[in-house]
Amino acid sequence: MFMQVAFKYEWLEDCLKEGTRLPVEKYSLLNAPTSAPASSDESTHSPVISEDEFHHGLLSVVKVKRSHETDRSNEDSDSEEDSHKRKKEEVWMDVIHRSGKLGVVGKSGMTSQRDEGKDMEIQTQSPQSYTPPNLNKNITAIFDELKNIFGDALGDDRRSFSYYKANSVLEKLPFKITSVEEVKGLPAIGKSMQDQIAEILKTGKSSRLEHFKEDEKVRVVSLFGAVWGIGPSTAQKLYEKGHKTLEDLQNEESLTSAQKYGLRFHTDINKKIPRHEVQEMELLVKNCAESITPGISVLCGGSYRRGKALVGDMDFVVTHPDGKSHAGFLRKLVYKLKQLDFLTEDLTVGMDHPLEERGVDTYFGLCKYPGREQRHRIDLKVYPHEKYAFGLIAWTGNDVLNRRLRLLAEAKGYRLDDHGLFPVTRDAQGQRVSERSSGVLCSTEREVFDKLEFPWLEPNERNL
DNA sequence: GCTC
DNA sequence: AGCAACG
DNA sequence: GAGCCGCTTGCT
Repeated sequence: MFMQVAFKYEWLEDCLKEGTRLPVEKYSLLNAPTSAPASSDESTHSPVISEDEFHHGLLSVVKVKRSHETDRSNEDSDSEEDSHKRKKEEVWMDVIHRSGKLGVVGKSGMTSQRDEGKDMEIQTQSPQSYTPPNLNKNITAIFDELKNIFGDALGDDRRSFSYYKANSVLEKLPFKITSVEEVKGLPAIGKSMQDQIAEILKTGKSSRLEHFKEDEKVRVVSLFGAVWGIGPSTAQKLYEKGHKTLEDLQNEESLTSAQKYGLRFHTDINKKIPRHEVQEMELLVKNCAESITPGISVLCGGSYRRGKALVGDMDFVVTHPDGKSHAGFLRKLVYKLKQLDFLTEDLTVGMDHPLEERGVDTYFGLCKYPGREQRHRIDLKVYPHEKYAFGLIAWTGNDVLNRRLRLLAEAKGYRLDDHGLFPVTRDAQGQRVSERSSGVLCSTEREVFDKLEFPWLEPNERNL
């Protein structure tokens, strides 16, 4: 039993090494929960989506709980190092424990009936049951701004990701940091982060961030870069053209149509969507899909599937078990969802892959909750059935897990992406080559995890 | 930025 | 080819 | 000091 605990701990720490954290938070919420959503016309029943994975949820929770208790009952050695290590261990076990609790949440969407009982705390879907308190907002808020500056304005993705990873560790700590000593040795917290944390603890702010904030260029470019479709390069060009505000950009002809939509609905898009509303829109999409092609499978992935109380956008992953009816389906679905006045604007579209190509049709756009004008980001992806498991993993995320799985795959001689796991060989030049035709067959997510020998994670445990 |  | 996006 | 996901995908 102890072995299991140790293993789980080491593995988690290993994970955190690579990176961590949940999607960026933008703090404005303006939800006026209103009328019930319209379900699509004829069919009011919810199509049954087979999701074997969900059955294992509760089991996992219990297992984690037991491990946690075992861990704590096991402390009787008392060297300083041991106690130090044990303290950290408890920290991470607590993290796991909480993920476990979140575990039930993910399934609540599937069994939306019960609103009371022992799972009440979870069933109510109060933000707190999904989102750990984050006792170190004083630090993570600053790091988050730096993350955005490095990402949106400076185009330094690597450095941006480092702040992202540091935050993911810090926001999960079960205590409020009072001294740098407490973060030394934590994954993703190196010398520079320690120094900055020390400064924040001492002065309440970061001189680096303050410096950035005084710089008009950084401020403006960062603002532009936050618009959907505008990256660091374009943002900088727009600044050099003399633009200073988002209003200035409205008469900028050079913007692509997607960027124009991103601009027009910028504030809309940045608002988080309450989980229960996503659930309602999921039903709408499912019903619509079923009315077009019975037997079609529609699942809302992303942070929704990972159990978050508030989500930034919606990611729908679609397939058909018969292996052929998915072809051409996306166009029909989009058409009908527009008729229903649900889908509103297109951002990028890649559809109509011919059946024999076994390609993935994608749609990125905007939609609105029935009866409201407020826009949301929505993605639709249609997979041929044999690629579905890979698509589901990729579009459930989170991004850190995806990268980690891909790195692991590479280490084991494979190449992983959202439509397969492919053995890698080397050509004469030693270049990596993989035959897309000879991918490893996996029909469930679990088979992919197993193939990579990566410990199984419930969707709600994937918020690394 | 962090890690090996 | 460069840019931007997705998890 | 090198590597950091994807022989991503779509758009211009």
